[in-house]
Amino acid sequence: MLLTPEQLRRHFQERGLKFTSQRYAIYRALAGSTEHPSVEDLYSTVKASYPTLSMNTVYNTLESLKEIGIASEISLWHDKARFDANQASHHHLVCLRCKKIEDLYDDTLDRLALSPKAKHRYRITGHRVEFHGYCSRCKPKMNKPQKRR
Amino acid sequence: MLLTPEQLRRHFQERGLKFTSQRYAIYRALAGSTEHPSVEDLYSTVKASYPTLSMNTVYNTLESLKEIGIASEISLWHDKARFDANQASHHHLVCLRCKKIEDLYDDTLDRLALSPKAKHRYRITGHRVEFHGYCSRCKPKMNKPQKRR
DNA sequence: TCCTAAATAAGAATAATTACTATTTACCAC
DNA sequence: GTGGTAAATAGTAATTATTCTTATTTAGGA
Ligand SMILES: [Mn+2]
Ligand SMILES: [Mn+2]
Ligand SMILES: [Zn+2]
Ligand SMILES: [Zn+2]
Repeated sequence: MLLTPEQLRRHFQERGLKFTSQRYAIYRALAGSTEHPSVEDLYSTVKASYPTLSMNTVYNTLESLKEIGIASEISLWHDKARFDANQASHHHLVCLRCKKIEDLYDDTLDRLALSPKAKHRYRITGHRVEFHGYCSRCKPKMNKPQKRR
Repeated sequence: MLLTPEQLRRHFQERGLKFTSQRYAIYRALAGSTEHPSVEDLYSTVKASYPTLSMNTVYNTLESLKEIGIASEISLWHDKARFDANQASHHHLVCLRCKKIEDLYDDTLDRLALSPKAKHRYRITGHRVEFHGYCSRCKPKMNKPQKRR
């Protein structure tokens, strides 16, 4: 499961990215955890063996790992909070580029439930489904990232 | 759909909260939009009619509206980014209090798809399902909010 | 071994959110 | 209606997460 340094090096080099020991250490910290760590978590962990590590390197490495496709960001919405007064049961269709959010009504999605075996772990209060993609305006520019608003 | 001032006043007073004209204006701005606005969006909109409005009041009002149950925050994860190196298709079980994230494997969830009518609006690249609730440690303290880490 | 572009580290800048405090106001009791 | 009081507001400062800037170091190719 955990990639060896040489395997990871290959991934980086295929994308024209350089392979560094910091990058491997950060990868190892992320892949070795089931905690879905934050940047700060990874920084603290890796800092122990790389005392001069900077936050910037962690952010930078995570971007690269995402690009390569061996890590992902769970939190689509960490940039700013978004609110909704529509309390009807519904879900969302989200544009990854312009952050537009459209409502999505679908009974099947409303009725999803946890499998019985998983159910007793948590006291569930709800669920959400988000479909991600590119809206009609953004489809043509999928690869040109948009600046912050 | 849009609550009248008197209806909204009732909601506030049932919870022992005071009803103010700012609060109604913010509610109106939120409920009158389909854009899933950010705090900044609401601030700008309402500021036009309340030139002395402060951000604080917008945050404060949104908290109250959430408490009352007539608005919700779409973005669970806006506080800080969280990462995952597990690229196997899976979903998440999230504790609303301690922010713990557990993996959830479920074929049914993996296979969700948009209804054909919705499908052509977006170029869909994926979807996620998040179940929310309280983990076993947090169940007993559901009402005692946790301080930031 | 050398060159060069990319990565790193350190720190500054920005953006979103939260905290603090003086003033104002909603609402309750009279 | 008037007054008292706790809560809400406005204005500002502080904090936190993220992004940017720049000088220095280094990976990887020639
Ligand atoms: Mn919605
Ligand atoms: Mn996961
Ligand atoms: Zn878009
Ligand atoms: Zn918990």
